[in-house]
Amino acid sequence: MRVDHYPIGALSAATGVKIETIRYYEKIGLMPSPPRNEGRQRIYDAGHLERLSFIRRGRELGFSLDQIRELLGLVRGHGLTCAEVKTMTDGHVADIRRKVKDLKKLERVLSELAAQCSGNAVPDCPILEALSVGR
Amino acid sequence: MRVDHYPIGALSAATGVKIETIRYYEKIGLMPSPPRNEGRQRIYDAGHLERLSFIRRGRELGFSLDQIRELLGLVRGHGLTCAEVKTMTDGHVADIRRKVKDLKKLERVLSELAAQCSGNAVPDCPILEALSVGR
DNA sequence: TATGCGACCTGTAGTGACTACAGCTTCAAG
DNA sequence: CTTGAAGCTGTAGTCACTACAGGTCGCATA
Repeated sequence: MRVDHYPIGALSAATGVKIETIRYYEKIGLMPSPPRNEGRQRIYDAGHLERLSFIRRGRELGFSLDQIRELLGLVRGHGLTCAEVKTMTDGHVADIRRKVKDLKKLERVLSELAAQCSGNAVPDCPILEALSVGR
Repeated sequence: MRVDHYPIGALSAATGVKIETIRYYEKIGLMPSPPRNEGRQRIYDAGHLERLSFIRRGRELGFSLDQIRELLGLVRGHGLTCAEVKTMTDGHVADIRRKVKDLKKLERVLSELAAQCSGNAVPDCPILEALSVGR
């Protein structure tokens, strides 16, 4: 048997989610409003801890809060969970691949420009020229 | 000799930057307030076109508006342009590399999870389990 | 018991880089 | 002269927080 009721600071420490962020999640309805003690301070239990950990790990995997809301609905809900979750994940992976591709292209362009850069005080800078000239 | 004065819509079409965005750039001081005609509408010239194109290409290369502000200062300014620009660019490339690394890691984790996913209606979903189970 | 201090509270505003909208005025073509 | 497109201002919304001001509460120590 655990004590299983902690204030917001303990929940924050246990999950690594900042206090303000926890209150923000409550405000936008992602976390339920917990009961309060006599002094109107929030008291959380293990269920809250679990849910908040889920949210945090989802964020670490790059899901948006809306996607996490959806995932939470699937967990608690009743439905074709695995198929739906797979669809969401596949879309998410496709997003990530697109981003990586764009960023690598960017990196290539910038590296090439920087390589042409003499690093001395001459005002002819290939990077600024690339930004300023045509197209 | 060019006509060299166009309203905001023409500037928008010429640069590919949306009208609202141009006004936003003016509000935050990134673009100068252009002269107005009798009817209080903005009239731009080739200088504005050039500056806005610079901003746009900078954004395409992933610079923040603050970084672009700095770059614009260097262009007009007087200083060790090439060296400073190279430093900024190198830092920017390092940022991009970090992002790419993180995203690829994410992609790998998600792909592995999705691969374990049967896609059928069974409620045991490896992705949800990965999110729900401890660390 | 007093007091002090850290933890907690609410509410608001700021971040970055826009986007959207309401409700006007102005311009240009027919 | 009318109509419709283009322009205007100002405000609010987006996303996911973060920061701050100005209070209240809980607990340990003197």
